[in-house]
Amino acid sequence: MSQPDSTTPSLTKNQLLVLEALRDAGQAAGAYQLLEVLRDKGFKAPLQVYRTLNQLADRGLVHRIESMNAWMACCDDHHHGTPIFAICNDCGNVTEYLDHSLTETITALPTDTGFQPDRSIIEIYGQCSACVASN
Amino acid sequence: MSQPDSTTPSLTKNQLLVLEALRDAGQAAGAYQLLEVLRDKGFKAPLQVYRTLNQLADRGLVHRIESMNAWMACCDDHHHGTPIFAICNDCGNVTEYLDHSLTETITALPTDTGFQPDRSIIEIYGQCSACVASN
DNA sequence: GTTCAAAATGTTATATTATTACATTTACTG
DNA sequence: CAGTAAATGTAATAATATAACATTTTGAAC
Repeated sequence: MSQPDSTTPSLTKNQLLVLEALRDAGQAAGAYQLLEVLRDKGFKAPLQVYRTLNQLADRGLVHRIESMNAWMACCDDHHHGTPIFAICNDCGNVTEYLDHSLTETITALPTDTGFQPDRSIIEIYGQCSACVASN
Repeated sequence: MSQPDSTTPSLTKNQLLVLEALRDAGQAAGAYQLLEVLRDKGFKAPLQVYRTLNQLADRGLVHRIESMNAWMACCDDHHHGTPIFAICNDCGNVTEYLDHSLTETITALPTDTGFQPDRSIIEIYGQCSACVASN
């Protein structure tokens, strides 16, 4: 119960709490939204959430969705490569994809200008299949 | 002088002012940063800037850089296709690129899952050539 | 050129998101 | 078990963005 689960060794108490809250949300969630949930667990201030989210993001366990000011649990603990997010205009649901070759194409793009890419952000807006179906 | 320039017909007074301020900035700029500049021209409230930026963005004359909460004048008035931004970690300079085929690859990506892409956001962080050169 | 509707504008207040600063505690390393 | 780095707690505040409502301007239809 208070045992760290096998997929996330050596996470701190706060890191486990935030990660669990985000996974429970099942979707992208804002920091203040997470704070509300985590008040039960003793969280009192935004910074506790922001700090922990950044720690988890550094480890690759959560991603920040820049265009939503929201955060999402990684689909696949600690993958490499740039995650690609598909975001539904209608229901707001976010789905994470991974595509190595695309990632490389993108990061290679400005290289001939002398720009040295490091990490990239790809967020695609549109309509998810469920919302297409229900028009 | 008060004549609208030939590349931007039918822009309103505020739209011209904001676009000019952003072009003068020569770089991505925040809304409050623009507000400071535009106080001389009679702007008094953030909403005046935000509204106008959104109008200009709808016309494709400016782009919002999501990961920076900043805005930039379009490199090439009113192009089509997804702009790609290269952002320097060191100096913060932003460069806009256009790449149609890449845009199509990206938007095609989640299609097989039933997701219908609409617009996408691509922002690449790294080191610009100038900053690479000066280490 | 008057009327109507849509778009743009002005202004105040407020909501939302994120960080600074500093004190304290916990966890890891030698 | 001492020393250091990382994590944590807490309060205050900064930075970004929008809601609500009144007014004015613009452009098309008559």
